Amino acid sequence: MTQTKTKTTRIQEINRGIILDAALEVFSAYGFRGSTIDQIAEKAGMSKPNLLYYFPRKEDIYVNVLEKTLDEWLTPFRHIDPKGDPLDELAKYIVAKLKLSESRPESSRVFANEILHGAPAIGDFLQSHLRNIVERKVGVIRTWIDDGRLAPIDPHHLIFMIWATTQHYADFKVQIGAVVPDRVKDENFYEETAAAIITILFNGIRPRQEY
Amino acid sequence: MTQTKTKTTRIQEINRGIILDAALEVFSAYGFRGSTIDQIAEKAGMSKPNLLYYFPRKEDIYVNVLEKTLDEWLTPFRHIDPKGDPLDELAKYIVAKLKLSESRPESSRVFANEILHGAPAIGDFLQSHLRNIVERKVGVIRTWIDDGRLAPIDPHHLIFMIWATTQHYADFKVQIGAVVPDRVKDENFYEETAAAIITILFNGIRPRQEY
DNA sequence: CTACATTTTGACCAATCAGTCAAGTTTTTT
DNA sequence: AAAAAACTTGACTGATTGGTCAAAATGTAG
Repeated sequence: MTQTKTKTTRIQEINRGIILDAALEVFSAYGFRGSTIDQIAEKAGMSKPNLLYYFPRKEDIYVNVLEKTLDEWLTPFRHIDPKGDPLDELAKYIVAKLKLSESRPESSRVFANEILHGAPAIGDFLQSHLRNIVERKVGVIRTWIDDGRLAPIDPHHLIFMIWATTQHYADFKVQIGAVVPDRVKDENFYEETAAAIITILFNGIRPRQEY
Repeated sequence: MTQTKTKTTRIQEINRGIILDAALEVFSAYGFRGSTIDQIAEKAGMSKPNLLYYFPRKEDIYVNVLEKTLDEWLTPFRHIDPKGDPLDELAKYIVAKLKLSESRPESSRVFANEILHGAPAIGDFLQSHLRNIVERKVGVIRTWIDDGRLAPIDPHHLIFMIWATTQHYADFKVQIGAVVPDRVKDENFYEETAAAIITILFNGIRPRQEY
């Protein structure tokens, strides 16, 4: 099967990849306005006009980075299985997101920065696709509650709480590092974090009288 | 008692205030690099050289905005009372922070943006003052746990969870607005949010068999 | 090997923007 | 009311930066 019209050459594929990797790092550190094409080009090991040959405008690079990021970031959410055990599924989701926060915090930061500044590039995506998938998962959670397999809580706020908490460990890494420097150095920090969050979220902080 | 050497005139006081208010809006919308002195000057209703008469460098404006913001944002945290009822105190804290998220989201966003980009301007503050006050509150929570008035959870992660969640409603407002547009329009949205979060945090999401 | 397409780059341009300066206006002090 | 201090601004400057362009280098197909 010959490629009908997609004339993406081998070199193009490689270089686009290199550029997007470099751009992710730069954008996550300095934001859109704070990053320069020169910085990205240098990190990608090519000249600025060459980079612009692949992505004609700065915004094109940014949008491409965001798209990759969004997909990566949403994957664990999509994987929440309606047929699984509620607490298991949510625990798995939390662990997966925290693992992402550890391995690819830049990705999360680019996304956070975009939202923080009003989502100028992905507002439409949020209102259509994201809203859609959230509603589906809210439905799943509602079913779980109706079946008595989850306490009767507000599904939207539960999702927001999990998002907020897991993102926090990627986006506010510097703050956490400043507040508990010893603990973050521990190589099990993220596992301990997952365990602590899951415990709080599942059981609450109200003391249990029984025992 | 005469002012010994602080020659802050009436006009200075007024104009500094106007500038910082304008700067908060601009910085929160576009970030440090994304904001221009012209923008701030225009919003403040004065010429750029005039603004620079009060704050000689762009960074001076930014640092001043951050300082005000930090203080405002930390006040409810300081008010957590060791002598109060644990659940009451934490509920009050959550409500206060959510109220701030509603009334002054710009403030939260400037802070979030600063952390996101590595806290170049307030790294020292985090490592000294913030770390300190957190350790004090961690001590309070530990005492509550030891006295059996709180479930045995990890105090640091509890604090992070509350921070993350409450900040989320200010910083990710756009995302929340996109996902649940109808609910945010409700004038009681923040009260409902506070109630939902407190319920989840206090009781957890594990279904209660008893009854 | 030849012709054609793709990739790469040095030199350049126009716009933006932080910050200066000198000259004016207003307010405060005496 | 006069002098001094504080405040305000139009016009400018130098540095940065997104993006262009034409020409050179490299890769590829026949």
